[in-house]
Amino acid sequence: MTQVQYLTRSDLEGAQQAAWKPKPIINNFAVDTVLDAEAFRKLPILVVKQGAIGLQHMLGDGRQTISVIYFEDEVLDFRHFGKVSGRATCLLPVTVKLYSSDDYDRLQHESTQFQIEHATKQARQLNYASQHSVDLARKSAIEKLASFILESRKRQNLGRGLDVLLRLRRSDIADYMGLRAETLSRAFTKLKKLGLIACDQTDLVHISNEPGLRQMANGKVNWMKTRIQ
Amino acid sequence: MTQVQYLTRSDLEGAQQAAWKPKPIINNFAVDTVLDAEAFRKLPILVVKQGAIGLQHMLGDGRQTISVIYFEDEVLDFRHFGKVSGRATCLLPVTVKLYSSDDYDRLQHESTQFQIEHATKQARQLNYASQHSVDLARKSAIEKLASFILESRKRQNLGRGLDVLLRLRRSDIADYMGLRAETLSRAFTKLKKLGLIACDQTDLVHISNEPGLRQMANGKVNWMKTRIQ
DNA sequence: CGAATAGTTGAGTAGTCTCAAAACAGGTGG
DNA sequence: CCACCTGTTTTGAGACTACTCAACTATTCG
Repeated sequence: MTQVQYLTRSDLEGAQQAAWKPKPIINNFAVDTVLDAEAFRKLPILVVKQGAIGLQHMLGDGRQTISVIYFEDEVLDFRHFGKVSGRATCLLPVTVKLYSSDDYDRLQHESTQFQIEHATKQARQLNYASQHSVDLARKSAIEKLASFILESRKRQNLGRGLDVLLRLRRSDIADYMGLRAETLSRAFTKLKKLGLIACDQTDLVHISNEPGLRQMANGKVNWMKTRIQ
Repeated sequence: MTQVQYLTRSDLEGAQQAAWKPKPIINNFAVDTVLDAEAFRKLPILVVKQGAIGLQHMLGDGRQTISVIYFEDEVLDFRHFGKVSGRATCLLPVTVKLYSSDDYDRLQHESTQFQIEHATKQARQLNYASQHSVDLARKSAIEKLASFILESRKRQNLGRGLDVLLRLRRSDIADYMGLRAETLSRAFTKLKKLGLIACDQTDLVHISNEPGLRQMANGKVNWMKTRIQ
């Protein structure tokens, strides 16, 4: 009796799952497009499929910051956005999948697999934010840049690859790392002169000395004493 | 007699809920206790009931940072902690409720109310982290302190109250705001001289000029020109 | 080609860090 | 009660980093 019930219920659930599936709504946005929360009231959940979306903030006198960046496969949920959360801006040409609140909740509810993945992504996002706070808090410009290069590699799933595409503009990287573009530029030349990285193009960075770069990022190198002239 | 009463009450609660309810395990920790993830393998979810837990990070040469602080009613989930996530340290005497992975998941699964609350808390945590990045990125010491005071008020649910208990030690506040304790101290005296705050004790800050403090926090005041001597 | 945007380089300044010492608070024991 | 200790906060003077503003180079695009 209980067995029959169990099987039947299970079958029904399976049938329901298979029968229902939200058709993903795909959208593209050009660089510098501002994604207004109001415009996404009906489809407030964005899953980035290509490109990058950044949360831009501006202080009263014009100082700019990018607090969080959403890269591929990361989820931006407009439902939980307060007024202080800044504005979402496309830092690259962006492709997103859009979900309505109901659809996304239903996906989560019907598939534990999906729910687990979502929870993991949420937690990862908080980890990135936490690490980013560490980068911003007490690191020097050159250490910040080293950290950024390594973070970029990690978030692009490049594994142990030594060639990292930065993709973002210098000014956006600077905003993200809490620096001025000029200071960032100087940090690039310093890393190059120290032989930790090499770059021919502006976009592509080759990591010449990975342990060195990692130590630099973690503040284990007193680079002042490794004199640069 | 007392036993009968207890059992009856317990049964009622059980019946009201979902016939199942995990007994919360409560624990206390002294200041500066380090909560090792390994020790919480069986009960990896901590809900802070009193005090504050901070994620401490240390750079190679000893520079310290606190990236995230968990205050009352916030959830620290050791399951999603990477190696880089720093160590969890009690910044105040702490009381926590502990949950096992199964219990917490079950609570979420059986009560949509609980699930919504959890999701909201997660999102709020990310918002705090995002705002914190903004504070760290480009703000001056005095602006950082103004931001911290307002953040403290907000997270203590003081509403429009003008008296804020900072509770944390100066050195922890400094670590959190990416400053040295000395610089923080100087920022305090500057805010006092500007008449934005007043404090008799070290712990208690009275906001004397709230709009002014808020403008300071948002970088709308060129406080250099409001000369301090 | 000229206009516009993006990135680099240079000189001077403002603000934070460093290190050292002094003031302050809280608890202990004589 | 005071002297003493430990730990925290404040104050001071000098060094150094990152910012500002300006000019310059490189690249893109009509």
